[in-house]
Amino acid sequence: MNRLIENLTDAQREAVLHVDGPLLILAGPGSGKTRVVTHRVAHLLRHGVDGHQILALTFTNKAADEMRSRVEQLAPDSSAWLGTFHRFCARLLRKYAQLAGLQENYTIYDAGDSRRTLGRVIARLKLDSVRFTPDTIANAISWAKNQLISPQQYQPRPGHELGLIVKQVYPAYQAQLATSNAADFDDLLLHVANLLRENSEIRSSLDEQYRFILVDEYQDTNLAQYAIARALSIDHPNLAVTGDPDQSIYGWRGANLSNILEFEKDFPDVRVVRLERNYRSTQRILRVAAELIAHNVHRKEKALYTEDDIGRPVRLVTYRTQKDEAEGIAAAIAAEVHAGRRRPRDFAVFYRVNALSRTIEFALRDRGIPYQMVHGLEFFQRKEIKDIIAYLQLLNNPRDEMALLRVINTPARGIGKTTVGRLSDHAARHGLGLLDAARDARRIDSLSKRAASLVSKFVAMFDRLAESVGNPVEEILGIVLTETGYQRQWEDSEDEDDLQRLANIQELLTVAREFDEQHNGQTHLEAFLEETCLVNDTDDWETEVDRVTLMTLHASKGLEFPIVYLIAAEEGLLPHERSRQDAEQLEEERRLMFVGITRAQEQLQLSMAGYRDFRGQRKMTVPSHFLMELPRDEMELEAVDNGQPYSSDSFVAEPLYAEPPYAEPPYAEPPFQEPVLSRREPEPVSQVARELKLTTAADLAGIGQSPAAVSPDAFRQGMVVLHPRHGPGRIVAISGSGNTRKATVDFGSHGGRKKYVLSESPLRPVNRSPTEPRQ
DNA sequence: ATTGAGAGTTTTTTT
DNA sequence: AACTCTCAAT
Repeated sequence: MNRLIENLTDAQREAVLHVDGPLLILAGPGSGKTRVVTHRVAHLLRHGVDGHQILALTFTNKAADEMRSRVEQLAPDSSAWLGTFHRFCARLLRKYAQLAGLQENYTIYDAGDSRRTLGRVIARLKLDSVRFTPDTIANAISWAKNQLISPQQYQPRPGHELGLIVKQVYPAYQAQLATSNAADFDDLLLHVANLLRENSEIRSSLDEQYRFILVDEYQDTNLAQYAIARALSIDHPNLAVTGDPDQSIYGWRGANLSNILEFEKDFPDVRVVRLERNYRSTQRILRVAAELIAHNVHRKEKALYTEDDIGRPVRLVTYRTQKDEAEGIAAAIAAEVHAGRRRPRDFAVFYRVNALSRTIEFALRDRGIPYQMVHGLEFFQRKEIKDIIAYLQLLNNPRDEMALLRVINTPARGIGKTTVGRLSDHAARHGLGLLDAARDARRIDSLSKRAASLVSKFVAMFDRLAESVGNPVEEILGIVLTETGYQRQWEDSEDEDDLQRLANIQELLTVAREFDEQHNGQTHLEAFLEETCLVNDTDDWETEVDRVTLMTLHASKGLEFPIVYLIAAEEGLLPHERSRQDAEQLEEERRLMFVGITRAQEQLQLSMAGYRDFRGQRKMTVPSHFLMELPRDEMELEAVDNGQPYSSDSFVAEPLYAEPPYAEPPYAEPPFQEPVLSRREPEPVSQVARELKLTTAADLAGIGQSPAAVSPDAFRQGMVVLHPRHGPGRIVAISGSGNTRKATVDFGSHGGRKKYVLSESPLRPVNRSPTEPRQ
């Protein structure tokens, strides 16, 4: 018990010990907020509160995971529900789907799915929406949903052209989602908010169940999230929220700052705790941050102080070009690392937009500095992954038209636009789902005989796939890959990109396998799909890995690093040009910079370049006006250019950091590992991908001696294997792990299909050295 | 129906 | 620069 409150400040202790009634924790950056929150949960648990009564809502999975592991340390095996708003709503919606006009197996559309669907709807409405891009319309709809405005309620502002379009598109889009039995991200919140409003019984029973609710990053909640948290805290108003108005950076996503600014109005008897002492940064860093944020008008003033050292001056460096900037930073990092003063993981580089990561990446790679990027283009957005996932989505929810349209001709099977159009017409005329229309193919007059037969073949294949739905996800994936011919289309390719795709597919199989393991082979295709679409980029960023971190300012929230580089502090980028007109948005940009600055523990360097390449063109830059708002007496200015040709040697000769910062055992040998980007650019040609090229009979001629015993884990989906009696075959599907890993092998027209427990089978992978010539 | 060339567009941030 | 979409050729 004492452990829970020892080493806490008075303010922290007050928050931790608070039990009943509303609580507002205003927590500045680095003020030990997570610590307070997790200790508070542990405190509740130890005071007899049942874990099932605790609901902690965060915005990111990473924050939830972090919280979960820290609570676990303090109070093992609690059954408190920790997770993101979206995940919580998704779960709830499974249960009460009907009330939202959905079925339990509804599909969650990610931003891309939603965009495609919207595009289709717009096309069907035949609007001349030339004036507005689908994205603009999508944003407007999203905004409406976040304001809890239904399609029926939506009223355009008079004379607002976009509004008029949205007034037409929004209902049609929503109807399409209903037809597809699908919900987009916003719907997850919207449906639940409506559900709670319209069903007082459900509301009160959930309120009863979740006695203690905790909302993290409350400054980022939008109206829908606010309504949900509120609705669950009426009978039991034990709502604790944490947040910092100065770190609100999601206004563009509908976050409503007044939710936190007016929390005290909502709950008059709220206990307010302010955590203002910073345990993270040096005095100078904190002063720079404080002066910057003081320029915001729309804010609650908050004192920030630290008892930490004064620290080094914050550096502000002007480079000549973005390349110089990247080289300069990479060289400084390399110097520190090679001198053994720092480890790669001590550094982070932040930027406003993902596109800025490139030059930094190259510069680090040149020097062999390992880095990890919290990716821009995520794994689950890749085409081949989305294609395969679409098959799973369709299997799970046959009404999902987006998925059907995506897969019906992927890989190409001769079912083109015209055919699909005719199917759509038929479906619309007879009030059928698209898949049911496809089942009718032979009876649709407008279809050619050839088209009808191709469609029927597709439907038959789909039904065959559907038989596997009860299996482990890895196995379903295997069957999909085999039966659809998706894997085969690239197998014989020599093309780098194709091999890359195959490698990505292997990665997906690995993800599925890990999922199966976590769920003990109990299949929940639905859960798998939910998992894959609700994870975000920041989630698989790993703290333990010894690499330099590259990420956007947004992604940096909640993290801390000893040394931070914030690049491209230029007008148009920070603040971003799209925020320049609007005073509110400009303040948000300032907060974004504030967040970035306050991530730094010991050293901070802000930088800009005189020239920057933008959309292929080199342009002169203008320094961010935020830079003029910083206290110069805490800073050290440097122009690396000075009209002279830039030389990286001169930069290194004057080291950024004079004295060794800490006395950790120095880095013995700089790790010269291949820099691993997270999933953006996976390893070029993996062994796996090479093996996959082995598909023709000719390849099998080269079958050689196999190792005596082969680990079950050495087998992969699509691999060619050798059986002493049945000869060569291909692995159609594979699942399980270790000694229970099973594979279904296809021995071709003669042998048929057989299923093996790999650890007990005489199966061997076919070995062939990749350099051996093909015949 | 599929493919490829060329035009046109894009990028803020994320569940 | 890189991506998507359109249109024309096969």
